[in-house]
Amino acid sequence: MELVLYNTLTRKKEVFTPLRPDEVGFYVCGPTVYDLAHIGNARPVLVFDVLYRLLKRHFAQVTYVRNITDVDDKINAAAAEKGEAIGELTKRTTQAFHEDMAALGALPPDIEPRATEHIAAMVAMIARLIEKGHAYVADGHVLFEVGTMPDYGRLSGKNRDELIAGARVEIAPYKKDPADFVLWKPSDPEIPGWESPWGRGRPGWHIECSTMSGAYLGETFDIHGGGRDLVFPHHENEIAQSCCAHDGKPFARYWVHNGFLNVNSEKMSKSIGNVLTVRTLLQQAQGETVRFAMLSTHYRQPLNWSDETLVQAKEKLDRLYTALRQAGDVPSKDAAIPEAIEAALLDDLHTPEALSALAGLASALNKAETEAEKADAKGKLLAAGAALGLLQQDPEAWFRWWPAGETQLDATEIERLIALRDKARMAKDFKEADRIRDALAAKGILLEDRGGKTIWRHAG
RNA sequence: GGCGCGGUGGGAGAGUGGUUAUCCAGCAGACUGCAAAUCUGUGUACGCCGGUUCGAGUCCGGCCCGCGCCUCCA
Repeated sequence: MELVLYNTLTRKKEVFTPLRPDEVGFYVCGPTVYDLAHIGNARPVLVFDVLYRLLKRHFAQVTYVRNITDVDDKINAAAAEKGEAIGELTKRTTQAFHEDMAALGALPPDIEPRATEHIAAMVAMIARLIEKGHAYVADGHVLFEVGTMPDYGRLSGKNRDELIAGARVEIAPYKKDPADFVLWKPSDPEIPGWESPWGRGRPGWHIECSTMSGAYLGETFDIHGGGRDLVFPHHENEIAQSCCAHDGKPFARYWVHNGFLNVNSEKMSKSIGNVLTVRTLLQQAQGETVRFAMLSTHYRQPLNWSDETLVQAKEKLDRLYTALRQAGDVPSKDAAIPEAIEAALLDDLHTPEALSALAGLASALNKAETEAEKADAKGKLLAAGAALGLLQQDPEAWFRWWPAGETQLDATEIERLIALRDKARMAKDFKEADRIRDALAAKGILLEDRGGKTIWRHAG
């Protein structure tokens, strides 16, 4: 089976072949650590987590690099606003990011470089660009001269004239050409800065990714991922910097971009006030539910997050875990990832189709009659879930999860009431039995009488 | 203005020429003391108008609507 990916560079699906056989280098633009991660930050992390897991299954050596941007004017602004030291803010935010992504079941990348640890390499790359005539110093800034790169605009499908015509932002007077972008800018004493041949300053936005991807994956590498909105200018400029610094050698070979996420059909933004942080969602639902919801739309499609999104994801996972729970005492037989699931994922990460196949596997498990059939079906469902980073927890734990802030009912108390109800049922006192069941239901505890045994779950 | 994306049944969301997507919700049945869960069956769809074709949600053209990007937002 071949992996097919939609390559933004060519605007079509292409069979993925790594530069070196069995070895894949994979770079994803990570977060700027100035605030808690919101669900828009979570989408690329989860999409590329699925890709990472898939690559690991098909290639012997995969190197996944995802950076942490810890120098940025938004960070400076947030620190000033909160009266917090910049180092504290980035440390705290990075840690929160790690916790949140772990809660969503995302594997950590192999390498997580920080921009501030690579300043020297950035300075070296900028110096090289100046030396090769692709950058110039003006008014304390170093700017990349877009006109020196004939191919500029290929990724985003833009040409310089259009860029200038559409420019919304005032053009800095020191630029030779309005499309030129900053590689290095001067820092006032109160904000972070590093010594450089052009004075104390800080890097522009794009140079860090060019530097860090090059440092860990080489000048030319396989896959570069990120959100759609990064295509221009960020990724376009990364290409310009890297190609020009590396004498025209190709940069990333496959560009993979995830679509945007809207909240109630609107763009998520602070001014609308509809920014949903991962942390908030984790109060309402398990990380796995958020993950499932996120994967239920194809990664290139826009994902509309509404009040229904989590509810529906929960219902679907309930069904899957119900099937596993009912086969709880059946040992699962080790199985390969079912063909339908893997084929869907290999086809440009078609997670909705994979999720649909998951539902089919759950039905098969529900319908299995013999122990052998059940063990087989259970093994397949678990293997399929693992491929997507789902279904790995104990079904009992899944059904006993409580949202934050809700008063938990003690498990032994629930068991005690169930025993009382059983006693009443035995005595055919159904009125009392139903009273107990209704009382529990009012507290969110749903009972199921299965095969002479009563089990419970929290409606969540 | 330029470039690009999308409009599928009550809801979510697949499907790129002919065959049930799937799941939730609804309805009916089986099971159950009654439920729940599960199983079985079932209704509702392809923005609009043309065209190509034996046949189009699926290809082509036009139109309407929504959305994204166009210098630092994933």
